[in-house]
Amino acid sequence: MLTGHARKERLHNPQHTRELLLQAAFREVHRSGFQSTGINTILAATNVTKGALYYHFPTKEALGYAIVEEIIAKLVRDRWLHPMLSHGKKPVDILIGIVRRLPVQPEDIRWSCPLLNLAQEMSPLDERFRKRLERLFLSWQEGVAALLRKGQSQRTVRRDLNPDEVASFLVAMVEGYASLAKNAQDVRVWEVGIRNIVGWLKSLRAPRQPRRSGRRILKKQVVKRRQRF
Amino acid sequence: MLTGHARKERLHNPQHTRELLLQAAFREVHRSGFQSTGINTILAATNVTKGALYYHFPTKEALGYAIVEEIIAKLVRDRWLHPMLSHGKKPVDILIGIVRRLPVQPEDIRWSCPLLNLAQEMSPLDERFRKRLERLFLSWQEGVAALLRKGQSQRTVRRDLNPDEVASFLVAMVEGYASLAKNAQDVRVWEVGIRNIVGWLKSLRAPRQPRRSGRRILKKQVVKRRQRF
DNA sequence: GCGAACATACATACTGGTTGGTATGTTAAC
DNA sequence: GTTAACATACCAACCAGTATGTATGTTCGC
Repeated sequence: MLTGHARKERLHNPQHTRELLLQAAFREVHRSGFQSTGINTILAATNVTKGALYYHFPTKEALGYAIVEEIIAKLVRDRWLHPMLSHGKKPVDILIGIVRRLPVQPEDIRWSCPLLNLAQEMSPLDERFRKRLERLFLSWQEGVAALLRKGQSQRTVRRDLNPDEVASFLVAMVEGYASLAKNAQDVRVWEVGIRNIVGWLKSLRAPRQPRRSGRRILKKQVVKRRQRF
Repeated sequence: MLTGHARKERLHNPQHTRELLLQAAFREVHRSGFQSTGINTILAATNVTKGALYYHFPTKEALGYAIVEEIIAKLVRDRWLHPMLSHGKKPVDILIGIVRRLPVQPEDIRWSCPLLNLAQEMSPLDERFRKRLERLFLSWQEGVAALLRKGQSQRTVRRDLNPDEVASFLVAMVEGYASLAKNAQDVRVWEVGIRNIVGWLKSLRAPRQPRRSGRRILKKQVVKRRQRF
């Protein structure tokens, strides 16, 4: 009885085939870009035939969108959003931990960040691609911003900072260094970048709290919108 | 006698044809990427024939290399290296001026930085492309670093900074924000980025100089390698 | 339990269009 | 008249996509 759990031997295993295609397509698109990745390359990498691919994905674009919404979105969640939920730790320390744990293998540096790659290539060319990628960037930034706001309310993050702008600053830096390292094809460029990002993250911490004085300080005086660095 | 100055009416004007091809190729590559730009697109944009193109450039790659070495290199020089030579102004102010003068038109944001685009696409795929682009990135960073060193010797730039690392930090941020703005297709994202970069640049300035005391401070104590932000 | 009926999940062969590149012919300039 | 500077026609390889056929899995009547 081959119901319930999927048996490997099944010849028709649509979920498995679909996932196989998605992973291979992601791999190829990550390396060569979406436009330059041929359907046949994906088929050759999977031993799946064209009929099967076009059964699961109506067009090449649809396959691309699925890569963004399923695989890359998961990467953002796994690397950034989920680790941010770790309780008990201070926001800045959480961010430092995340940045330090980012992949540093030569392969990772070589092909750089999939989100960035696809966004660079497709954003000005295909609006539906752009929108999907934008959602991921925004969820990333909003996650960081929310974490910073939490830190501000806990008095562990400087309150003169604008969380949204700091968040996009962080994202810009991570992606910027990823680009430099990719061009240099040098892990050390990335490692120096990480060090500098971590150094900058440390500067976000609230200074040692002064003894609480009797009279309260007006919020307006504390929360300045223009941040220092 | 149509010697000396080139007459427009000349039918065979190789320099002009070559330049025409280069400019059109740059434009298309900037928009769609190198791999996805067809030779025929460039020909259609210039009313030049295939024979003429392959007379001037042996392969599509050679055309791409020429774009990097002639057009993009000139952009780096014009936007960064030359403005850095302005005498009399303090290094940090020069950098702020340059960053503030970077293009902000919707078209510029849409297609983003040509150097970054090509580097993102071609660095892991073609070593000769990568090398040429790397040279431009290094000249850019070295220019910034040299300017910072000058500022340090003039005591207008903090001496606890590592000029090379600050320079790559700046480049990473510029390119990172360019990517974010390109994905968002929003000039405001870029403008916020510029503001934050300028804010950060201001933090590089040496603090008000303390009254010179009698005994000299050892250089080793002043120049720390780990910078603050 | 069992097979007909049907739907899902592929496989194969092919198409029109495009790709970078080339072989060969022509014209302008000196 | 020689050669540099093109123009034209053509090529094999590849592209995304499709038409059509086939094997597998499921459902349902009985």
